[in-house]
Amino acid sequence: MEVRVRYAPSPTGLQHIGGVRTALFNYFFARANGGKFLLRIEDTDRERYSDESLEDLYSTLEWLGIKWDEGPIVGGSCGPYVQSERTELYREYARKLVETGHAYYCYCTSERLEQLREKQKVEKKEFGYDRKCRDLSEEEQQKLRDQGIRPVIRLKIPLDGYTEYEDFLLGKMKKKNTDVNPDPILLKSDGFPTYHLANVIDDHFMGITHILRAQEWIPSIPLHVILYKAFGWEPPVYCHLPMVMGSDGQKLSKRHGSTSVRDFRAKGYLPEAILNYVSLIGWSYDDSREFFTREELERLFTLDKLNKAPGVFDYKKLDWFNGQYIRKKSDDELMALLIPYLEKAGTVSTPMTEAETAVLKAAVPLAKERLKYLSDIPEVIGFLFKAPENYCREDLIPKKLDQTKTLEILDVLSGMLDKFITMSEEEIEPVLRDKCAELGVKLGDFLMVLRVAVTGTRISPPIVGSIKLLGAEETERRIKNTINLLKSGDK
RNA sequence: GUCUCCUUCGUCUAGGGGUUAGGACAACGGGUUUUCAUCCCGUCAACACUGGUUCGAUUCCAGUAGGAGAUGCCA
Repeated sequence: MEVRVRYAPSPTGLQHIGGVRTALFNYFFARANGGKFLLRIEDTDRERYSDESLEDLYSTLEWLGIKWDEGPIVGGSCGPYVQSERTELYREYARKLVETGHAYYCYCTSERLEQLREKQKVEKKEFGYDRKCRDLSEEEQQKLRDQGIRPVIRLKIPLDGYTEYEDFLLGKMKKKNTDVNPDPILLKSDGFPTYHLANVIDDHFMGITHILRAQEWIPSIPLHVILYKAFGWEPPVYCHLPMVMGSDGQKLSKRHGSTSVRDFRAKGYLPEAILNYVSLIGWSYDDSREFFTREELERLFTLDKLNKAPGVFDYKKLDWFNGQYIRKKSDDELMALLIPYLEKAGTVSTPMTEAETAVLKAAVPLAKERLKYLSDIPEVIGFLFKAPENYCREDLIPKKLDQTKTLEILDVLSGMLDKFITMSEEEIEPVLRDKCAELGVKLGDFLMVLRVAVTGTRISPPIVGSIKLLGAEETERRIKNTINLLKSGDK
């Protein structure tokens, strides 16, 4: 039997780490088994729906390189793949359930339900609907309809007995029907289905064979199984994925930091890093390997390496992966990725001039090892495009030296700038060491004076290489400027 | 309140009746270096607890504790 799985998000917010992890695992599982991966839009909550969320979903999946075999945009034989376009189907099947005695109309208002919950909370009684409308006669119903009340349709959960079900990860489970959510709503009064109804109907008609979703859905498995039975359908294989938590052990959310992929993307995380790291939450390959490309995961992913315990999302490890992937990029690839960040920061003009392009191209190898995020780039190489505005005396004058000595060093440097350009780094080093010996200063101090004069800070890419990019003329200007500022006593 | 799931270093995890309980991130220390970063080396660090089964349990079983999730006309 062909494996058919789906990712069925609700476009009510930005795609976040947890959702993407579910999408990824479904996608990998389909690929690894030569099956189909479907995308379905569960937009039955009209209150919370937003176009922005839907666009974010598409762009996130595209960015990660996840293509769906059937779904919106690409189509397929089980369409439409957007639930709001399938409402007639849900209504029809909800009615069928009423006709067969598996469901009933409920006329309780939201207000009554709210009061009921409130009361149950105070009295510390069991929560849930009290099944008031479960056995309403036709006359009673007609009366309520005459009052203009638009009913919902609720599923009849058996009042006794057990429901047995199985989860690939968790094994066989059995639940008393009295412990199942009493008579959940299937069709809302606005005519839209709830998750439970739409999900079961769509999974059935779309031929879904395996349901991989987060463990927060465990409590509704019996409910779904009861629904499948009511329809006379065979439920798919369930596999509930461990949840993704924040550092405090609670469900990952905004208060733990960025969780939307869009935020990570804006900050300069690479899709490879996100995909690789996220795949390792709740899944592992063996006892040592943890680098995987998307293509590799499409081959290697298996359900039996899933972990049952929830996993904490570790931002630091993600950062580490991102650094690793940045360093794996070719210079040209990295440069293309960096340009938008430089343009946005105003470090270069938009579009870049030829001169800027040339400088950047040469600067990428210098910056590569210093980037944690792509967005770090303006800070790392900004000085190549713009002279520093001021100098901090403390940074400029080495600890054991004074202003006079610093000025002397600057003077010596400005007299030998051509060597920085013409000689290779290997050639110039002994020359610099000789000069330091002459001056009686350490090479580190000597170059630190130069570094601060040229870049404005004590932290920068290798200074010799930087000067080669800057050119002797510009370097000279910056040194002269530093000398003047130092002499005038300004900071 | 009720129901359900989970439990190996701080974090992600490997392992599994007999192991020096392995790896990675982090942290800390050291080395390379021209600052930072990279890179390299090292150190610290875990089987929640209590019973049972067994010659032997971190591994199997039960209970306890702790954590999490669900309990919506949200998904």
